Parts: sequence; C-alpha cells; structure tokens
Amino acid sequence: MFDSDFERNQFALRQEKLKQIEALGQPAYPNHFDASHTIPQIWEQHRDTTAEQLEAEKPAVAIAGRLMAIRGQGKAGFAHLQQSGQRLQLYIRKDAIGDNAFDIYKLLDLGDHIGVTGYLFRTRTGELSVHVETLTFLVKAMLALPDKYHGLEDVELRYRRRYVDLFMNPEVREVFVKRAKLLAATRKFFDSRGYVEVETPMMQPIAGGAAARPFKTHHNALDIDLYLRIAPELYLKRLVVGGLDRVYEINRNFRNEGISTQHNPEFTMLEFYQAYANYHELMDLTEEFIAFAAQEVNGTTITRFPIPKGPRAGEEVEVDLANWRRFTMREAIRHFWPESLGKKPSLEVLSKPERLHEFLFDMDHSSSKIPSEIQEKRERLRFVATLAWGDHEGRLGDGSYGRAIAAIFEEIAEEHLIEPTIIHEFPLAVSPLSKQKPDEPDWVERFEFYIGGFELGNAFSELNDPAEQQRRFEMQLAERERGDDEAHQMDEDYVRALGYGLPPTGGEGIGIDRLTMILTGSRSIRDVILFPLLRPQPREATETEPKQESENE
RNA sequence: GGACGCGUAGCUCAACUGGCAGAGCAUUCGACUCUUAAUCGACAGGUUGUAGGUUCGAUUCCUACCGCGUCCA
Repeated sequence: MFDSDFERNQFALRQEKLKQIEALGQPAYPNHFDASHTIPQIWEQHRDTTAEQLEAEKPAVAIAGRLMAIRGQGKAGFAHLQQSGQRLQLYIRKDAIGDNAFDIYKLLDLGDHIGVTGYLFRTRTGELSVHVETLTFLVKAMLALPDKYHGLEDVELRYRRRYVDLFMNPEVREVFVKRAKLLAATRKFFDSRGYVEVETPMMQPIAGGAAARPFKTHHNALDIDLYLRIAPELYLKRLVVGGLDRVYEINRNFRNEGISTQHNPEFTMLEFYQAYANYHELMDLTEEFIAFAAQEVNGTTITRFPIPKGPRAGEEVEVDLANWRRFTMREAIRHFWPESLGKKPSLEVLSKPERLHEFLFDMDHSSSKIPSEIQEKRERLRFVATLAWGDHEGRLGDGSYGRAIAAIFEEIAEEHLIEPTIIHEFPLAVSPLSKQKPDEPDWVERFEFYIGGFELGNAFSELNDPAEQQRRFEMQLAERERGDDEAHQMDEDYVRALGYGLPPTGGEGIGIDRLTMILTGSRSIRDVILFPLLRPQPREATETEPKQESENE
C-alpha cells in the first residue's frame, strides 16, 4: 500500500487526526449524508443567479463531495468541494459554524469527503459559493493527493491508479461518461430497429469467428480447456438460425496478441446481425449509426481527433462523421496509387492473379533512373504482396492472390482513409465467413469502414451455404497446417446450424473502443479503457511481511 | 519482436562537459475572517527504477535487466 516511509508516516498521522475528529463528536466512518443537491444540480440551477437574488433568497443547500482545495484564512477559510467532476466553493467561518466544527475543519486534508449545509451566495469576485453553517465529516483521505496544479500526469500511474486519475483529471472522467453515452446510444439505435440484445458465451470450446490467437483457460469440474472468445460471430448467427432475426451483442473479445495504441488484449465489440439483409443495407445502416452515435455523444457529427497511426500519426484532424465515401478495395488501390510509382494497375490487372503478378514484377523495367525511395516503395510492395502470396521467390502461390490484394490495399490506401470511408468487395481468401459475389466468385460481399486511417468495423453478407462453409473451414485448416496459427478453426456445430438454414443475413462488428477514441479525440486505446492491461508491478518486500523462506534446491 | 525516448522526494520538475542531489506543490508547526496555483515564516521529506562496470569521484558515461511511452512489425 505504501510507496515510502513518508506515506507510512502520513497514514499514521492521519489516523491520529481521525481519533481527534471522533473526540470532537463525529464518527470516523459515517455511513450516510442527506444531500439536497448534487454539485452539478447547483450549477445547473444557479449558474446565472445574481449576487442580489442570492442575498435576498439565501437558498439553503446540503451537499457532499471531495475536498480538492483548502485555503485557510486564520479563523475562516475557503475550500473547493468536488462531485461528479464539478467543483463548488465553500466559505467556512468560525463564527458561522462554531468552535467545534471549526476544530474539525482544521483537521481536514485534501481529498477528504465532507458534507455541508448552508446557503448559496456570491463572493466579492462573483464566485458562486456555499456559506457553510454545518459541517459533517464523511471520510478521510489517508494518502496524499497528487500536485493540485499539475495533477497526475505520469501516464503509467494514471492507468495503474485510474481511481486517482478520475478524480484529479476531469477530462478523463468526461471520456468515460462519453463512452457510456455511446453504449446507451448504440442500444437506443438497435432497440428502436427491432434488434434483440443478447449475450453469448465468452468461454468457448472453439474460439471462432475471427483470425486471431485466443487465450486459453480451464474449467475444473468439467476438466476441459476453454478459450476466451475472439468473436461472438458464430454464436450470433446460430441465433439467427434460431429465429432471432435481428440480434446484437456488446461485449468483450479477447485476442492474445500485441499491445499498441490501437490494440488492447480485451476490447469491446458491437456485433449485430440482420436477417434478410445484405451488405449493401449494412453500409447504409453503418453510416446512419455512426452519425447517430456522434450526435448522441457529442451533439454534433463533427469530431476532432489525433490520427492514431501511419505517416501522419499524431496530427490533429477534424472530420464529419455524417459525410462518407465508398470505394471498392480495387478502386481504392487505384485511387490512392501514388503517382511516383508510375502507371496504376487497371481493374483487370487487380482482378486476375497472373496479370497482377506480372504487373508487380514489371514495375521498374521502365527506367534505371528511378530514385531509390521509389525503388524501395516498389520493393516493399512486392515484398508484402509476395509474403501474402506465401512465396518469397515471387512465384505464384496456390491462387490465394486475394491475400496479396489485401496486403497491397493496406500498403497503398489505408493511411489515406482519414475521412469516414467504406471499403467494399473483399478477396475471398481473406474472408472465410462471407458470401461470394454471384458474378465474381473470387470476391465476397464484404466491407470494412475506416476513420482516421484505421479500421473501425467489418461487415458482410453471411455465408449460409453449409457445404461451402465446410470447404472454407477446410481451407483454413490447411492454412493452419502451414503454420498460420491465426487461421480459423473448424466448428462442426456451426456448419450443422447452417444446415438448418440461415436466412440471408448481413452481419457487422464495430470496435467500440476505437469508435470512442474517434468520438473523444483520444490518442490511445488505453485512454478509453478504464483499466488497460499493464504488466503487474513486482511486489516490493516490506518489513511488515515475513521474508520468503529460501527454497531448497 | 525491433528502433527510439523516458524513469530523481507522495505529485510536477531541475541539476552545465562526470565534482557536496535542488525547487514548487502536498505534508508538519506558526501567522492570517473574501481566497482561488491564497500569501508569509519555519521544519521535514532521497538506496536518483534494479544489478553490475569505468572512474579519485557516477543522477550524469558503458552493459544487462525491469517498467512505461512513441513509431514500426
């Protein structure tokens, strides 16, 4: 508990103060205070009430909160009481509250909770304040608050001790209030459209529905290994088979992968499925939902945020979440193809494996005078493409050039997708759960949407042909055999569910943390997660604990 | 996983080219009945992330490790 002897001594000192408070007739840990108002309510009602009005009415109030500032003045003093992130000034005079209460007042420390009664007035400087008449001690802060001016700035400490961060930094509180508003807005949006909110297993015998490594756990009574889910997808579609035509779930997914400003191992995902809808309808619904959410959370669809990654990382941008553009993946590659790379690939080139392969390896035959950074860019492009192709020699793989297309898209286009953008038509090879396009079987009815240069959502017309699903799972198993431990696992029961008939269905997942980042202007996903995953701090031995017995080797 | 950066008092930060580890806030004591980063006076608070190395001497230079951050994968 203690960081130092300093803190230990302070704790002891404050326990002594608690005893003195009890000696003065107030309990050290009371369990109740009758407040007439919250501090935000007082501000709401009296923000504009004049000093004269207050002087005439002397509105009686009883409020409680945490002491965030104390300014002594001898036999009087000012203090700021904070509740729900808002502060109200108290004016405490010995002649108004009496000797006993004033003695208690002098035993107060920053961070203590108190309740007061009194009446509202304005000070000479015009600040709305409570002229205190009674003072009730509520609880003592046994540890010192951070610097009252700078607050708690150390990023690591802010995450580890979020409870301190929350009361010291009002903007942090605001982020999480907005996050709650986003969740409420999401439920409002989907409930009003006839969706049923459901909860599906987070512990699953087969972690399916996404390409990711799962966390493993164990159930003792059943003696089986279970996985923390990487997506609710396959369960939600089982529900659509069961006749819940419109379902949504908001809950945590867990992916056993790296941590970054856009990734936390546990994150909150919204997934929704709508029977008899396809991905085109979901595109419209997505645009509507994001604009609605922004309006509910911020009162406007305009939002400002720092770009989380890419060459412009950190740059503050302003976008309108009601203003969308759409490209197919192939169009996006062409649209964002840098001039410096020379002639852009035609749609036909992007649609045929042999032509794409040819294109990539012919790129620099034109000139020997090409600047090195462009050569590098081309090399890089070839590298990501061939890597995806599964062949470093640059030979054509087994037809999964779709992976190469997806890699080229990420390399060329993703960083430009700052404005809200929908990218549709994905390669089959990277989409094992999506329905094929009727006219182009190598491509599927899928889209992702991007804001700020990173992906926020993923949607598709759901594959509902059980035989084809079986085949796709088998393809994934083959990938797994080749060493891709993120490839999807076979889920026989899911295939069986499809066997009973999944109606034509559109489904979508939206990253709630990432959307919160965009709506609150947060730079890191850790700023929108109350307790982001950090490595535990090593326990330091303290003299109060018995020393660990040395182990016998 | 890689590159770069950071780690000094409870909090926020200094410390020149390697030369006695400092300030503000908070704490403690004292003064003060309209202050607001209140003010004034006094006291106290440190294994400079950890372990090693170089050196007469290391917060400073080197190595490893730990933690965090940013970018990249």
